[in-house]
Amino acid sequence: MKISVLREGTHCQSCHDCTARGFAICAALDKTKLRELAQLSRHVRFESGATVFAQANIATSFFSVHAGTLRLYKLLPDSRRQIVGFALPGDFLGLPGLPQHEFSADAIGRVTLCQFPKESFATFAENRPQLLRRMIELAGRELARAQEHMVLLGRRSAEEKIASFLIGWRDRLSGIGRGGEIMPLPMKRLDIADHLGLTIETVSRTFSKLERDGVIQSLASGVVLLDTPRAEALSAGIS
Amino acid sequence: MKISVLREGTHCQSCHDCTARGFAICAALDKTKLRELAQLSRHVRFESGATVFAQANIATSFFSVHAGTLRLYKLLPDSRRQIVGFALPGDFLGLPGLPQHEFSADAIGRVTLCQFPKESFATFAENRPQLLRRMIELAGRELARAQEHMVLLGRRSAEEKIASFLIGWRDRLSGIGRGGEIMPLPMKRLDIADHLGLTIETVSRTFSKLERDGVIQSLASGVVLLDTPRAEALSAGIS
DNA sequence: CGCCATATTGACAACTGTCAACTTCCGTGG
DNA sequence: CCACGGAAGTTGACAGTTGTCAATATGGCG
Repeated sequence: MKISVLREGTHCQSCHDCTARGFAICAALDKTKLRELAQLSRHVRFESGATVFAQANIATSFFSVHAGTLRLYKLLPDSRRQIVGFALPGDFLGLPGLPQHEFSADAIGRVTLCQFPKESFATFAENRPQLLRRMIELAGRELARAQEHMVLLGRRSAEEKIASFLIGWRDRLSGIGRGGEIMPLPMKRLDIADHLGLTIETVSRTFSKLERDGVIQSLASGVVLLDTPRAEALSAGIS
Repeated sequence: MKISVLREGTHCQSCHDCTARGFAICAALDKTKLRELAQLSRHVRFESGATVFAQANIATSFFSVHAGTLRLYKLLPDSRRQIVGFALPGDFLGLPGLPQHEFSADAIGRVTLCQFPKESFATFAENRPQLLRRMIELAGRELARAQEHMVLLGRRSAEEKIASFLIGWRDRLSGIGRGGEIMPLPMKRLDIADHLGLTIETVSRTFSKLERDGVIQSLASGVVLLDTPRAEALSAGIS
């Protein structure tokens, strides 16, 4: 577990042309409030592998992902790991009401975040129903994703898990305007395994099987869905 | 899947001595607002096995559990089932922002709920930061539970799953003032299996093993934890 | 070119699932 | 009051998916 490498940044100057603006917490705000919120935040950057925060640490900041991918995970005492999700641009990290972080987060590749001191953010949000409603919306979406993932973890075969993961990843990428023929997978096999409740070997074997069956094509730069209907059927649990 | 049996109720008259008051959404409200909210709600009752709402149905109401237990679950097309959680008194069902129910809910034993029409509740909450913050708090707690459950589903053995479930259930019961030597388990073995990603046979065998090992005692009325430290160790993933 | 992390593949083991029989528990009704 | 019947739970034998261990291949980067 690498120590976090944090580059101090400046206050956000240019929220109005932020690439994550449309999906992020700040989508709820008008120009004036956006500028006020920007006063509270600063941009921080983490290099690949750096830990942004660790489970059970006191949470002193909230974050909004600006660019890059993070893995969010929980560890058991014997070092078994469950990745509870991957965070992408627009995702909000941290929940008011809970004093500690519920999971650890580290950067997969270079990541930039908007950092909000917890106290000042809470004060700012306290009497802004628009922002509070936006937080409820994001939390609700996150909860729905978590519940869908429970179905995957509890009730699906390895092949369905991989197909489901790929379809879900495709949908998330296209949701933030990053859709495309070839789909980058910034995380490693071990991350995928720890996300899907599998081992790295089973992940590898299953990718190989899907490729043999002509469902996907594995490239260094990512994965191509060759037989999307088949992948979607597996993902939905049909067959 | 039984058709829901709904008994029409009256507007809540007596929120001030509601047994779920302390844990529910309404804990955030003062006397005046509580009375206003009560005007929007009514009590409804469901008999054992009744479906309160079904996944993908348009959500027209929110609910706050007043008494009883519900199972919240998602189904795959081939009828595999994942129970994403059990709802107890104080739990809030439904999320503003999502048009449809994300899961189905049915009563385990008799259940009573406070029902809020979605529209009027949303309007009521819209400009009440106290209530909005309370919703964020409850959603956050739910999300934390979901993430903890992902660890269970993805990374734990059958024995750890059962121990973890029992410890978690004990804690939830004591959190609503229902702690006690013998711990009622209103749900059936099949429900537990579908919650933990196991089969009914594995659940049964694991209960038997825990009983043989002197960790628990199974009674018709519930379960007694005989060796709590051992159960907690299994639950934490130690050993 | 060579090293190290990552990924793939194979052989085998183990945990959990499947199928089936049997038991227990209750509520119903003769 | 006891007998019956169905639902729920338990247990056993066996199978299969996935995990474990180990060897090999690949790929990025100095």
